[in-house]
Amino acid sequence: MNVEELKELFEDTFPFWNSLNDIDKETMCRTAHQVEFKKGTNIHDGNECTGVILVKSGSLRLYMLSEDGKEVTLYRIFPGEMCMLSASCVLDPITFDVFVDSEENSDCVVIGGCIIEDLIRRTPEVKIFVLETALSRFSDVMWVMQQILFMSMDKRLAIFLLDESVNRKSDVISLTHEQIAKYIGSAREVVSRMLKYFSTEGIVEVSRGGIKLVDKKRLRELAR
Amino acid sequence: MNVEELKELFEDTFPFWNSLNDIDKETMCRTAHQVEFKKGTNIHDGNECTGVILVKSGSLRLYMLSEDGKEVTLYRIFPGEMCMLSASCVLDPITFDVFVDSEENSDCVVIGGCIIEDLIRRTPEVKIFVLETALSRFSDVMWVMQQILFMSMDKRLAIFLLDESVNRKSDVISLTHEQIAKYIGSAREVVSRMLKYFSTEGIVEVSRGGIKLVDKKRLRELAR
DNA sequence: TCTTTTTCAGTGATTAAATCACATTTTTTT
DNA sequence: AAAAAAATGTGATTTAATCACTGAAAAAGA
Repeated sequence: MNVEELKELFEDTFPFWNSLNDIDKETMCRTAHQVEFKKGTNIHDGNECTGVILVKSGSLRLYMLSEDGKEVTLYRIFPGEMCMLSASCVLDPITFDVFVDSEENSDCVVIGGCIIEDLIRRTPEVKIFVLETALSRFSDVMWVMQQILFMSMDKRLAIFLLDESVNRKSDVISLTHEQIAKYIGSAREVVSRMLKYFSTEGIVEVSRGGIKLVDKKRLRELAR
Repeated sequence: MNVEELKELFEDTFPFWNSLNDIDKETMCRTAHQVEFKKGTNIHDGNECTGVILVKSGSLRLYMLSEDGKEVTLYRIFPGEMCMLSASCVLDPITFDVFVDSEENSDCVVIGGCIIEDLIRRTPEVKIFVLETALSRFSDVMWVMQQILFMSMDKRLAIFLLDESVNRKSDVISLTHEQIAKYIGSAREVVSRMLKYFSTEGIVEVSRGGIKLVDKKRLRELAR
């Protein structure tokens, strides 16, 4: 991908693009680098300052990790969106660490922390954009919290399956119970048992590595 | 409190104050109004646009509320700090609702949503300040989530008691079990039983409406 | 002052979910 | 085909939340 293509991409993605001077535009294009993250790899672990990650294709999963290895997914990042928390080192108000994995083979553009830091300091429009983008994820996290704190397992699983079916535009969810557990912040056994219950009720059909949604109406009732 | 005093307060509180023109300064002082919120009253419930609340004395508690009345405290706001989420209606990236109660008789200054909205639109410095203030609470919420998701009850309670003791500069915590449960996102019975266990271990002394921290060393070990 | 009411705390029983400790079954790799 | 790895099944246990009460203490009213 050449500089022209990058420029076009940034133009489409960053509302502040036109408030940058030519030198900054040039710097961004020159220093931004493209990476293809392989499925399942970790691309940010809270230690290093990875910078802003723009997703072109694939998807990223942002999650919390406990000392004993428990994961809770906070939100996911889809094409056209970007990950700001991987640049939390340049965001003073953010004092927590998150982890980011690539869910699939994902084409991304990474803009290093230093460039962003410099731009933030000098250009209010950039600062506003970065803050707004980060803040909008606060809302996603609150939704996750609402689910974990206030909803029963069957409801959470039903919501997840329906969401996932919309996302994938398919009634077949190709995920393992383990993966689902990580998404909804539960344990594998709990998901397995609940899926088994769903299947005895004829709501889904379970097979190794996949769940087929059979009775979406019932599922929607559970999700209400 | 007259306009001069308000001006001084704002000067101390808002880093953007000097980037406002005289008309805006005047408008803020004129439209901001002072309120004393009585202990225990609800001052924001997610429906109306209360606006930005600046705490002069006392403290506010910001929490989530489930349909069936369960509360989980997200964070608290102390003198000199301010509540931005009560102005979420003017913050596009915030799409969730929170509730705010006054924990004590609290002297506050309320700046209505409309004024803030207007200032945000016209003055980048204000927008940056509002976004940064809101975002910094994201970090607080993540800490709460970490506790609820990854820590056992004894650890959470120990952390809370120690924090509270630092906050109040006292080894006696004058709170009911019910209140503590709301702070740490648990149930009264659970707190009662855990406190009873702590007291059999000689870590605390419980009496109606109060807990005395006896063995803070043990408590710190539990909190680790 | 003496009720009456309200608030706060104690406690057993039950349920939900997480955790532990394995057993099976597929799939993949060698 | 055998071995290894990944995915799932399942009973037992533990933790925490919830339910359904009881009793004690404090506050309010008569």
